[in-house]
Amino acid sequence: MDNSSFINDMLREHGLKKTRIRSEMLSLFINNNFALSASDIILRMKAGNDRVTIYRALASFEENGILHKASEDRQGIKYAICENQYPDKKHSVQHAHFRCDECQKTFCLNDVVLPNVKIPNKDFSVNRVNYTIHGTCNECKDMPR
Amino acid sequence: MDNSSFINDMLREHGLKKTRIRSEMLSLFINNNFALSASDIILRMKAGNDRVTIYRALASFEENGILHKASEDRQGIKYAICENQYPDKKHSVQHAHFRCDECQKTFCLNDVVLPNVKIPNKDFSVNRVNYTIHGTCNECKDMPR
DNA sequence: AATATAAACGCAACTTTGTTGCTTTTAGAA
DNA sequence: TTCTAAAAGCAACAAAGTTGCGTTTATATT
Repeated sequence: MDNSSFINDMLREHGLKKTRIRSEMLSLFINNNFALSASDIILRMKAGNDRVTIYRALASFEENGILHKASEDRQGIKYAICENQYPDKKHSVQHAHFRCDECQKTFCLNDVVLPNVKIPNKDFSVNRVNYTIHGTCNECKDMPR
Repeated sequence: MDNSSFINDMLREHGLKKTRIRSEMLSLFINNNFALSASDIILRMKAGNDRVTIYRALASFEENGILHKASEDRQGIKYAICENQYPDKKHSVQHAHFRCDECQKTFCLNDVVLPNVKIPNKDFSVNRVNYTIHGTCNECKDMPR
């Protein structure tokens, strides 16, 4: 589907320039319900785009609150679009993520409220919480291994 | 302090050979209350040890249940010693971790019970949970930035 | 429409983390 | 003492990400 006007707004809103690469990147995030790494993006875009450009765009999108880090491991950092980008959805600042161990996809569980956990607060001051649930997603569950 | 007999037992128990490198590695884990990556280990051991040897030892220790992955990100995989190594402590299979954003150290919160969260189980089947609390550790809190 | 400029792009080079294949050394059992 | 699997060492490679620097371009302003 065509989200071009939506994407244009999103870029303009943050004072970012509308370029082919950045528009294509954002439409990837909009059209997928799972998080994407730089390599995921390169894989899905037509070839010939410099990796550096993708990395810098991701950094810029994160700084501007368009994307957030959904998962981070040795395979790379996966980003997802922030829910507050959609005018009709509230932003879940701290939400859980689900990571499928089969396909390595990471999904945002925007509706899952993060439980508050007591930790020895004389030793640590808490900043944020990363709650990632690992398992198998529905698609892989039905797949012959 | 000297843990050599403890370390010897630990290695023998798993049918692993007692070598200089592996003993030194284990004593690092015992004498630090935070998780260590391959690079952390190399930094703390006297130079001249092959990185590959460290990586393979870490893998072997994890397979044998001596170490577990405490955190994993772009900076590397950090391992911590499993609590059930100590005869007088029970093993907390699923425990939370604390990661200091200043010094990048990861601590095992063995006493923090993992909160159980409801997720749409028609979409996902849960396997395990990663609960990592980010913030500032006590040491860095008192440090002038 | 022309122009100025900051943002974005592209290229080369580099770093860090980790892996694989293969050979040599060695701990510890027989 | 001998034997052997485990551990160590070396070379080469790969993936993810970063930095510096010069070029191009979107867009605001004239």
